[in-house]
Amino acid sequence: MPRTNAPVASPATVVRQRRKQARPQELLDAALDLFVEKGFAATRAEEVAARAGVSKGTLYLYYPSKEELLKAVIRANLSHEIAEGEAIARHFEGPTTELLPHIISEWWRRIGETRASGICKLIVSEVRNFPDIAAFYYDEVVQPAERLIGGVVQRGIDRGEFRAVPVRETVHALVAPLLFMMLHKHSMGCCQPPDSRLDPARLIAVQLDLALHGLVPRAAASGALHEPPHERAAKTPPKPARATVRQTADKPSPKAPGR
Amino acid sequence: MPRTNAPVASPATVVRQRRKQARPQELLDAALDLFVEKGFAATRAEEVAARAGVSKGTLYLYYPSKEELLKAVIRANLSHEIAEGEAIARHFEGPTTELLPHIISEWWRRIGETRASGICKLIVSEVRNFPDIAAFYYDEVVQPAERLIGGVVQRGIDRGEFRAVPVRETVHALVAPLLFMMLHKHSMGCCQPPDSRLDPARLIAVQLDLALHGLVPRAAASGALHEPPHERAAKTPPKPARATVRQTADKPSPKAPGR
DNA sequence: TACATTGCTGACTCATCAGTCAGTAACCGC
DNA sequence: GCGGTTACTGACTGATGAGTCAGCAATGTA
Repeated sequence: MPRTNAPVASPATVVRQRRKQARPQELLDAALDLFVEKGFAATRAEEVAARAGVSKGTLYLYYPSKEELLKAVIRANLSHEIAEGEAIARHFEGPTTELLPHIISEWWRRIGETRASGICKLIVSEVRNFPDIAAFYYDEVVQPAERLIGGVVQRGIDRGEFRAVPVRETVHALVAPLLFMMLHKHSMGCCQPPDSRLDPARLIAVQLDLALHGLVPRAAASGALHEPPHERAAKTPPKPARATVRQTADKPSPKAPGR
Repeated sequence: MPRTNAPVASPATVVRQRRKQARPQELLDAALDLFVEKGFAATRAEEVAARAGVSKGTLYLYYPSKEELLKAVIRANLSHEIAEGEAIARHFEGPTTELLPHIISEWWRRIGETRASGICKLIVSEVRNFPDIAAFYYDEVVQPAERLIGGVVQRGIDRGEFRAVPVRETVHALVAPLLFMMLHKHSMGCCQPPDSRLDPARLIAVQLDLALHGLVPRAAASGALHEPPHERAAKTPPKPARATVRQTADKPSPKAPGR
């Protein structure tokens, strides 16, 4: 780490930096990581500060309390992604059987794979303790997301590409595996040996394949599914990826991860 | 607060009961509720004791530490349900398109609707802090459950009732909406007005409909789906639809055993 | 009734941690 | 350089909560 200028020769001299602009974001990032990892209550304010490279006092210069820090963390991660998703959906020209996989894989790429995915666990764990978080999260994230995916499903139905399924429930059936992956990634996933972990890409591919086969009207037959690039992975028989069906299911148990 | 040492007619005299047998379970129940509601770290040992109707000291007579209490809570809820599911699956004679909905709705009825569903949130929130919990939860719950559902999917494939989908990923796509509902019920669900809440029965019905349509080979056409009672619900138009899971699901909730 | 056993209590100890604030060092303008 | 301003520090305080234990009361036994 870059030392600024060591005026005195004290070996324990700490490098002090003054970077008012960057602090808030650094603190938010540190807080997000720790809150997701350990939970809000189990994370000490001093830890957050330390991870952000400052002292506890500094944290309190930027956020009046630990609870406000939590709210700021969540607010800061209320991604604008959804708005972008809306835009993508609005301007998309092709068939809905392509739009849906496109939206979903973008979601995974922009949220599922980033540190923002942790917010999901944070919300699940903490909403009940902070009811006002629930309100704005619902308004700012849940509803817009439902509207986005719901709009796509509706588009498919309107254009005769999908069966007339009930939209709201279908949205949840579509989205649940993604949320599940996001949660898994930050909970059980961390405790498993890498080789027995889920492969998100594969899971998403298979799930999309399944969902599209379930959505497209039987009458339309296989012609309707033009095999978009996104789902090629899991298209037909299971051979593509390393694991074949059988062994994936009943591996002889890699057995306990640690300790 | 009630004073004990007043052998006289103190009106606030507490009825002291000595019920060694019942204590452990009472404490586990109280702990489960509170840990699920507030999180492990945010729950005070004294609260658990109070909800179980005893003093803090008593709690520590039965469990050596708060952490051991947590482990006991989880261990006690490692349902034997999965073993029963295995039995059901083994003895089932009909088509897999009926077996799958049957297993899934039983799961919801026996776990999703009971207080055991909270374990799911507890695990998600706490595994990373207690790695040894991860190990036994994975061995005792995750793997058996995967094997159970995976077996059903494989059965469908073997009998030619399902397409040759990759089993492990399909299992996750099938199970994710259930887990999602279980989590939702104990997090965001608690913060929403009752009328905007998800209806688990409907969600499950729609999801099953979708999944079955996705699993059954196109060639087999609609003939293969003999419209089992289970999915009649969401068949076509979004109409009211109420699933078989119906009555089981939206009971007005007996509500917590009171504080 | 007297005594023994045992289930239970809650005031206490001690460690931990959120939040404070007097002080210090970095930077700026002169 | 020099004084003023600002970003930051970390020892301190007070509150909270995990875990203990001496004592008490319910029940059993004679």
